[in-house]
Amino acid sequence: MSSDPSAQVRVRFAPSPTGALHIGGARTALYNWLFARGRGGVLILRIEDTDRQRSTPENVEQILDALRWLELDWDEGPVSQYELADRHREALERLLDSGAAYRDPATGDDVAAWKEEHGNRGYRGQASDDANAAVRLHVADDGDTVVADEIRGEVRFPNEAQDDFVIARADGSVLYNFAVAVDDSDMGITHVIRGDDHLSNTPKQLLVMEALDVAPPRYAHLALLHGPDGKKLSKRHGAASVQELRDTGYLPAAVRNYLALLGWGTQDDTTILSTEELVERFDLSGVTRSSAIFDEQKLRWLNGRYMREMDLDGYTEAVARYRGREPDERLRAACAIAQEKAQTLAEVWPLIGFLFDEPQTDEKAWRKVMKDGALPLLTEALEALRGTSSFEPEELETALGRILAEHDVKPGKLYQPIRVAITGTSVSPGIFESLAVLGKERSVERIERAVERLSTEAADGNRS
RNA sequence: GCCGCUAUCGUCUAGGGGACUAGGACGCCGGAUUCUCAGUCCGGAAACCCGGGUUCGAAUCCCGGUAGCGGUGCCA
Repeated sequence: MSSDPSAQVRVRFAPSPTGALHIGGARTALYNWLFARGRGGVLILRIEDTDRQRSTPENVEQILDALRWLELDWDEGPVSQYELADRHREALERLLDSGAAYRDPATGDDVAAWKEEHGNRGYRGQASDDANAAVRLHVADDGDTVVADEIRGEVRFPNEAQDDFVIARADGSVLYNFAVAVDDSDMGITHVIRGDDHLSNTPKQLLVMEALDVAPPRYAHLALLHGPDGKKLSKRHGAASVQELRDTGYLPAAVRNYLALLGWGTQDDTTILSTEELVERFDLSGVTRSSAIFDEQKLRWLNGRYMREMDLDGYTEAVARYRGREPDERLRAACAIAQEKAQTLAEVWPLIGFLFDEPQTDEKAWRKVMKDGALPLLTEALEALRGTSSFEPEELETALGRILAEHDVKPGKLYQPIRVAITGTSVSPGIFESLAVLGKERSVERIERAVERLSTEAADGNRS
């Protein structure tokens, strides 16, 4: 029986390949993965591709790609549901033979007309020997089909309201609810963890399994995820797909942590949970019943925490991979001074790009900073910098601090002009660290250029 | 229409008859640290959908309403 506690846990993630994997699907995959990994179970990846139009190899690859990036591995599969067609046909024949299912030539309009007549009850058709008719499953007129849901408790669906639903087309190809029931049974699935949109499908699958005389798995239906506007999540909600999350510069571990918390929580309400802790603590009993809204701001914050906690090598490698370059010593040094400041991988480069390429001067920043007194201070700084021996942050602080003391000016009056001179912008890592990593030669060179431009501008200003 | 699910700060949530003056986190506001930005630290504003009922007592249990969502295809 499915309730045998000694039986090995077998779960499946069964996406239909309709495009990019959305975070809702990613969260379902994660929960299945956590559940399996926390119980020594098996995770099966099954591609629900019985709709041939929508199922392209590219779409399938996109899903596998997303799962790999999230570092969610599976133990069996990917299994193509389409390729299981023989099994489906076999099961269908059995039901036809036993009389549990029947051919019915009724069209959608016929069914609607029937319902009109019978006051919105579940449709009941007439068996026909028309070989070109679709196949429907007989549904009882009385009683309930109850889904014992791990998250929602017992949910009852009156059979009376359930149609004799179509399980196969005239050509013998089976429909979703039939294929799922057969596959879940064949694969020995013990727990079906999936989106809420399938809750109403579950009685149908249960009815199929009952007709097939196989034991059903346990079910756990997750409330759907929504966008910030409360509507069902879609493309226009920003980073709604896994690939977009990656492109935005989030870390897989942070995404896992965040996704885990969207619809699941611990009693002590812990926010930061490593993947190991997640595996250890995740349980269906902690899953929320209500739908959650995907809020990217919290993901950003969480991602920032993960970024700051990484060791320098890992950080450097992540930045390198994101930028498509090699993690060399210079990048490592650059990362060391920027790590505290970025929330996403995308935010790192704007902070350290000046160390690799000639900076583009932000004119707004220049105007704001290069005014009264900047020129003499910069000139003196240049002098001081030329006279340094080690060019280490400590030495630079001492040398430049002396200028501050002599002129009794606020640090910003000197440091901001230097910052704009060497980075082109008014935002960068610490000024001493920035100078040190840039190196004496290039620092001096860039400040020289700034002094030059400033002198010219001053001369022009006097003339007018 | 019919069937079903859901309802605590803006968001994620804790709490499941008295411990609730409803806790935490993100975000927001204010302050501190100050070379910018970020970070960090401190403080603040901010919620039990509505109406009945049960009870000495309800965010918590029950009923009704409302709202949102899902299903209702020879889609998955």
